[in-house]
Amino acid sequence: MKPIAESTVRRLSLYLRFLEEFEAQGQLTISSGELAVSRGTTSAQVRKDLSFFGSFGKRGLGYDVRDLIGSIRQILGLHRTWSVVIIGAGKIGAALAQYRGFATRGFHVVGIYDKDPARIGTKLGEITVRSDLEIERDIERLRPQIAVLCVPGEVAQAVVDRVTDAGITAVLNFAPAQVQVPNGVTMRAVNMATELEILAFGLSHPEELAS
Amino acid sequence: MKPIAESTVRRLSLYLRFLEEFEAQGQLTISSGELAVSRGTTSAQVRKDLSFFGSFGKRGLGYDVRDLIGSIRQILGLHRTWSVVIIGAGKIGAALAQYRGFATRGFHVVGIYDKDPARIGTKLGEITVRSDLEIERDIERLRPQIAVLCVPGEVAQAVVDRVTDAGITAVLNFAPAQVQVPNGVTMRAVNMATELEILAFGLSHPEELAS
DNA sequence: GATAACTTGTGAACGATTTCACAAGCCCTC
DNA sequence: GAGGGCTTGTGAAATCGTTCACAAGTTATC
Repeated sequence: MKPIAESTVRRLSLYLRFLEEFEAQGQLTISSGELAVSRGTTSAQVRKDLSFFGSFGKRGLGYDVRDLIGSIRQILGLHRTWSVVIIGAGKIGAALAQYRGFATRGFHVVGIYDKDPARIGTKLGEITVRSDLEIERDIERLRPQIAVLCVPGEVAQAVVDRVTDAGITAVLNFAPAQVQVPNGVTMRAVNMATELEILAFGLSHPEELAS
Repeated sequence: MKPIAESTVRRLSLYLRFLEEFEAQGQLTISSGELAVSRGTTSAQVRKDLSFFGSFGKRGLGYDVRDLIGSIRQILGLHRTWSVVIIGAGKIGAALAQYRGFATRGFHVVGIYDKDPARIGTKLGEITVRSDLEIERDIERLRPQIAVLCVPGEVAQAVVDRVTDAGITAVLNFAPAQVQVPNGVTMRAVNMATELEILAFGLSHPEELAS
């Protein structure tokens, strides 16, 4: 299979969300055009995105909503559950630990860790904050695939080194720092300040930011 | 000026972060190559990104760190302050209201609003949660440029309509819903679940996600 | 002041992604 | 079962973003 662009994967995730809404409304079938307008793209884009993985529609008819939901979940790897550990139980870590959007998509938070004794032992929803000293033991025991980093920027690199050494192969980084990961580990970074700065650029340069 | 790609703006924001670190360490001058390695891109990319906005370096020497910081801040529109309102004082809204990364870059949170009477009146750092009924009046009075949406997906569209009607021209959407904005309003969305799903895709299809 | 060692700025080449455009397939009606 | 109206799947074309490669500018050294 040829490499798939990240932009394609991101759109598939959005299509899935819309399909679920359409399903909830009882719609049985949908065309690429309908899926496209709900998301500001074109019908050709929708069809091309799907075509990398097979053909899921019926010419003349469109796509069966339930089938396509199943197919996209399969493509994205959501037909199974993934285990997630959250490192850092500050404001953002705590918010993510209780975020329902994860559980409903098969991402199970199996542990949340902090260094601060005042936080250790507190309950966040279903789960109790544990000492950061237990990170390695728990990763080896529970074998989570994904670590979500919600620690201060200064310690981000050290924490990434620890979790990747312990066997984590995917990292979602909310810490405001650029970190390096070893080969074989995927990392994605979400930086709130950068998002605001892109907005500020758009406000400062009307008409000049490519949409 | 020709349209600037979002990827360019995003990199400028990252360059700025590194430059500030270099400045803190007392480094006076930097080459495009040094800036590139710290961020996993190439020196040509750095120079091209900057070239859209002018020439900031000296051939043979590189860039003056302080000057370049100033220039990038100017380009991004960070030479002034921006006023931000946060709508929704749940976990994520509360976390963002207290996030220091905003204030240090000139983004001032001038209001946070919620519908839930239990939250109205509580203090989050410096700022007190106000009733969502005051959103319109405050926007007209304080003239914030940016709204950050941290409300449940079901009400996201309604809230966006309210703030854009009141005069907001840029929206950062953390709500897990696709929303439409009128012409002339910029919107960016950050979706935690989508980020995890991209990671899951990578874990499910080793070697197939274009890096 | 000539030479060497660097580094920028940028047109041109390249590669990747999106859009176009149309043949092929499906359903419905007559 | 033939024809009309849709809609998919997909090569080809167009657009967009990144990388290459080199002329031109700067400093240091002799």
